[in-house]
Amino acid sequence: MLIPGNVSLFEGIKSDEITRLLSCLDIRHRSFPKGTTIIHEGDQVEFIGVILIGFIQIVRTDINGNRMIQSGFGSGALFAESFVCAGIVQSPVSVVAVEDSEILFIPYKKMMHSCKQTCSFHYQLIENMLKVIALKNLGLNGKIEILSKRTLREKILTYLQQEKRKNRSVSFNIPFSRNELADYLCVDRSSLSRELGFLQNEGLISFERNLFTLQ
Amino acid sequence: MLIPGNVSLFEGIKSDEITRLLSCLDIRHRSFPKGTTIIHEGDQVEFIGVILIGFIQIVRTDINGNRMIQSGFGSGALFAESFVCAGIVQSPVSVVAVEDSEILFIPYKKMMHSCKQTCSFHYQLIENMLKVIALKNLGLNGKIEILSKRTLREKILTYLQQEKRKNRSVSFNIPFSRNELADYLCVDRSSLSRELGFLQNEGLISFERNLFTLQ
DNA sequence: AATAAGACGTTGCAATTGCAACAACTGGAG
DNA sequence: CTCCAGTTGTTGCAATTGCAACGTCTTATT
Repeated sequence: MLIPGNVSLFEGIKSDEITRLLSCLDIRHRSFPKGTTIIHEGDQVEFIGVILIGFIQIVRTDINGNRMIQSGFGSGALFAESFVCAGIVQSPVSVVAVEDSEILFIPYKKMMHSCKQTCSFHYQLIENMLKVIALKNLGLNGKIEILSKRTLREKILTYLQQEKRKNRSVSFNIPFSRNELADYLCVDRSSLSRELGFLQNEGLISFERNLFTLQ
Repeated sequence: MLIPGNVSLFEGIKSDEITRLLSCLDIRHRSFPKGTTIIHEGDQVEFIGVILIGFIQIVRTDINGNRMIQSGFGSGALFAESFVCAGIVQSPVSVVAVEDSEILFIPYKKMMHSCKQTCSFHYQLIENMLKVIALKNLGLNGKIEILSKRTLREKILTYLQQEKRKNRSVSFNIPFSRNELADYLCVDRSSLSRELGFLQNEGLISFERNLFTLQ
């Protein structure tokens, strides 16, 4: 099994240490073919998932029975860490592999409690976990900042300002198609196109395809 | 200095252990009169704040210079933990005391690194920290679920369903005035009142003051 | 009791937005 | 090259929503 280099949970831990970590913490490895469910809503979950290869979606069923895609993650990302770390044993969401995926399962209790004296990198692991969750937190805050805006115009501008700040440049490529951007901003695609046009006409922004410029 | 019992960061740690913890981790204690700023935007921050007494607000200045209240926290809650744990040294927000407040400052590095062999409760502290951040995460996800809805009606129903689930009862009191609820849902107060009226006329919900019923 | 302040509901109106349908353009497969 | 599917922009229309203004009710204070 090969651990890709983009797993932020393992950042700062050397690859031979990771090997030791895997056995020390009783970390399991499983493959999931495209379309299979990794976690069912309501399952008792006591491990954190690490995506080595593939892509997964977090799916939630609301009261009316509508299935809603909450988010998606690819190689290097974690899932299930929020509710496992929060001490919620029954999963509030389902996790589905939308591509053939390779997943690592880290038992939460072992991660937090075992290996106290021996492994120095164990601290690193916990610190990384904290960092990953904190970063997700900040990301969620950013999204809430966008969705809090009452007009489409403000939503767009807030999003573009965030991207501008991230990219440290007045010009930047956005990682979304128009459809995806509309989904991300939770607005209608055609309304998004219309408002983008207005903004460009008024000279507030300019764009061509996915390259945006915001002074 | 008295540590209130509702600090979830100290849950499971006995009060005499907390006393040791305070000195062991070099935790500082300060008072802030109403109206004073605890953290200025851009400050270098390397500690996590614990609110013992009082109430604070997280304030952000957007690109247009508008001050926006991002959230507020009272006794027992943490602040600054997200960006400190994420490794972001410059605070992206200001923190203001809106009441006379007593604050504890926990140095992040000491919390994560010192005291390895001696204090058993040190692990508890880190685990609690993880739990607090993970819980905030889930809260943010819940809010995003609401704000993702495109119509006011769906926002209201999603919010009420969340409250219903939390309270495990079809009838429950909401912790907001109408004004506050409108702010929380990011909609206009009068539009909220109007839509609540429609929902009640259609028999989908019923309410009186802050007591709501949702079958 | 009188007054004031705040919370909540109501309503007319204008602006925004979602929805639907269609047109222009792009890129890839055959 | 042609066809086809997917992406993006455009526009008319209806519905939703924000905004502003006002009335009622409650509560606290003097």
